[in-house]
Amino acid sequence: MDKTYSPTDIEERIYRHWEQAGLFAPNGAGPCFCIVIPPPNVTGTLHMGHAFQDTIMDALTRFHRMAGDRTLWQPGMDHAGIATQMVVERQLNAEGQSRHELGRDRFVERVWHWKEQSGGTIARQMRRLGASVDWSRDRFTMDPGMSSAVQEAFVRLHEDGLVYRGKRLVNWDPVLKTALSDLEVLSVEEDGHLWHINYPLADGSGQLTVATTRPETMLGDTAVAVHPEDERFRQLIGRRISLPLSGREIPVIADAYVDPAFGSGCVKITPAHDFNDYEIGQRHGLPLINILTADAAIGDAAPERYRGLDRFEARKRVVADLEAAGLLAQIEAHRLMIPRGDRSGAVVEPWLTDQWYVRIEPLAIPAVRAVEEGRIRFVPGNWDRTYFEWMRNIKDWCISRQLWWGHRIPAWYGPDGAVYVGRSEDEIRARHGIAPGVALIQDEDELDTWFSSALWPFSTMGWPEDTREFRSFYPTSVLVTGFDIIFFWVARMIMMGLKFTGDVPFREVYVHGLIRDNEGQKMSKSKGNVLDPLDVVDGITLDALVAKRTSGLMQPKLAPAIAKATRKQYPQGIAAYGTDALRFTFAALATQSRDLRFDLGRVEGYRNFCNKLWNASRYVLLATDGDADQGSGTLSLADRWIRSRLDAAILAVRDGFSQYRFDLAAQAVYEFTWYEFCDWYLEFSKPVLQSADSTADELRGTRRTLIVVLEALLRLLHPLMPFITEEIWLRVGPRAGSTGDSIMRQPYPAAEPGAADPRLAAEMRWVMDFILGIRRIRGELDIAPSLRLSVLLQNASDEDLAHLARNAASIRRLAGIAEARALAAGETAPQAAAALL
RNA sequence: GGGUGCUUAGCUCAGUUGGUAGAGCGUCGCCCUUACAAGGCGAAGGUCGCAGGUUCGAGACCUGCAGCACCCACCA
Repeated sequence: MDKTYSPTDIEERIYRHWEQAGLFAPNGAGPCFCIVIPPPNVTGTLHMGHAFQDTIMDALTRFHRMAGDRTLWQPGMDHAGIATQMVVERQLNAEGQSRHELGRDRFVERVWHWKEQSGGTIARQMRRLGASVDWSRDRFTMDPGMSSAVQEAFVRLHEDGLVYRGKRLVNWDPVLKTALSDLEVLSVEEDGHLWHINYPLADGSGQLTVATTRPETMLGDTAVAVHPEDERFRQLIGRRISLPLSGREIPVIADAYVDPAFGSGCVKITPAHDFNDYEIGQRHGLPLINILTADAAIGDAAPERYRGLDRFEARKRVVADLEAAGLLAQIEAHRLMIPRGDRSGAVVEPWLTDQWYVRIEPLAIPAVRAVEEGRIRFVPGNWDRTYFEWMRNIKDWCISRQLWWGHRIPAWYGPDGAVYVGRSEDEIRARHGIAPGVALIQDEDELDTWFSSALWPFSTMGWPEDTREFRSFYPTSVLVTGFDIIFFWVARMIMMGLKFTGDVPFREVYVHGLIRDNEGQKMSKSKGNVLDPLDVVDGITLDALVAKRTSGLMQPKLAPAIAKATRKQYPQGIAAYGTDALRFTFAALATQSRDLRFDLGRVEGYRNFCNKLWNASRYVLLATDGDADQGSGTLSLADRWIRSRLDAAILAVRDGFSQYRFDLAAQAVYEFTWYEFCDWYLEFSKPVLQSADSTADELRGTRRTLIVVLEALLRLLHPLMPFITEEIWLRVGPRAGSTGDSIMRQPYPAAEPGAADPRLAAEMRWVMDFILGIRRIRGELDIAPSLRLSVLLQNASDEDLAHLARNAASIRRLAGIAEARALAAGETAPQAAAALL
């Protein structure tokens, strides 16, 4: 073995070996264990969060595979409708083209092309991270099989009355020009104004003042509402208003929704442009006047003067016109919640359109029950409250998107406007007896990406076909995911899984925290604090890192500040720490906390740990060179002690894995390796191996222990640090009597059943404390290590003397002393430094 | 407005049925002792956010308060 651990030399070679040997496929006859990967968006590259999540899934997968389970980690990627379409559209725009110029078919072709390229990058990253997924089962959400599963699900939901088409207010993104679900709209508090506007009564007998944050929508007002009990306005209920700027007459209505204490106590009602107003409009039978176009400009239903103006331009003109007319009573500064599209950042408009919806309540009820009854368990357990909270207030899910990239909605329209839902045009013609001459036109819209994601645990297994994979691996064992997509994904998988398979999609949901930078900030391109996991693995120069962080920014003016901060934080660039160090860092980071701060210092620390393991292994190999497997020999105190400590470590690590406490597992194995195996046991082995007085049996006992403990330790560590453990194991395994060409298929260590011997532990403790006492004296008095000390025991018990006698050689060596003896009775102690034992 | 977390060593965090406070990184000494200077040996450093309560005993359990963070929500 080389003197220094060098990860780049070994990792890629080992992964190739594993993959070529087919070691990632399910194997053996044990119980099935399965994880489906949360499919990353094809369009991107893996970020730290993915690498973290992949590390956890891979550790679980390797742990279960070694424990004898028939194990599948199902890989795949997501087409990510909006996100991917935006990326490709941006590429087109950079070339001076638009998708509309290109046309739908050629645009989709282009996206496929990009998908091939981008998907390859992700697969390479996963390999570099050591992910032991079964590549032969790789899936993409738009593969033919997956698409037909999506279609099947839609058709069946429709047949059961759980999918419907409806015209109602929907969240409309006027930049992307598509509908969005509630979840894709983020409300952000922003500065705005509250405009108080005088609305004159139609008969000229007075006026009412309304307060609004959106004056331009008054062009679509169809009523003014007051609270029914509000004495100030009671006599106005039922009177008519002459709506300024439009000249239409609208009624004053009474509705308990109105809060008399807010604003002016009078609310303008615009049913076509506000969700609350829509409800009020429904209650009072008010007309809907849609004054906006798809890109949120003023449309034909508004007075001519405003048509064609963007909504914010229109707002200015409306306010100016009101002011000119003397109708603007007051302008107040006002903080309000602005809804924005999570992808485009555009202010979302409530807009009246036809969309497809999933009737969600009938699906949510059994999904809530599955968690209540413990058929699905969240880890940590508290996340079920978040789940319940959302599921019990859930609203119908808008699933149609006005996009080009995705699963086309399997609905066709006849010339009479009739809607037919089916698996294909042929099926629909056959079922409904529609003649070939009658034109059927397929719905132009695509499905929400999350609709196909919701089917992922069973669509990847071949559903709706009854496949062997489905029968073996569904329900899957555990879902590993971040809390940010519990609503988007986890809840919907549970609902769809129960609906279509009659069973839960997974038995446990391990909800991990989110990786942030070392200051607790979310990693994002615009903050310039993004780290590519492979740059930590393979290293990167400072200049290359700066270039990476400052290129392709949405706001190029941020580049200098990002460059400066990067140069300050990583003056030397980033060293090549290797995958194992990165993975161990992720494991150690995986506490139950929501925010996990990533710090390169920790990676360095765990790279050092790899180096420690590497060098300890070199020592063991050297010390056991030529030692054949001929029985265990005679075990020393230290030999028996380290074997019992190994058992304790095995228990702790297994416990950590079974409770998804990867941090505790990592800590236990780290402490055992460094503090017990290396700091103590290897040192105890030296006097035995290097003494001329040791018997052959004693030598063998210690050599066997060295190799047996190291071999087990490698297996114990393997799920977290797959590469270095394989590299070393290939040398150590045979010497420990193992056959087999990979550590991956070796059994996971199990603790010996016998209970730890307390007398053994006590004697070892005594010996260690003795040594520590001498070392402390030496440290405090600055005594050179080369100076051999003499030690006198005062008030020593018979037991002390027995301990000393049995372990004199070890103590002499590790404490650096010449001799130790008890003071005779009546002998006075000379002037000396003292330590209490 | 509703919900969920967090507050322990300079920094980042563990602390699983309540039993004399731990780790990593950082800091300070000494040491190139043939596995390892990416190291060894030793040391310093905490009234566990605040105030009550339960208990023989509380970082942990209960109540209140303060600060921080996140999620959900229709006050125009």
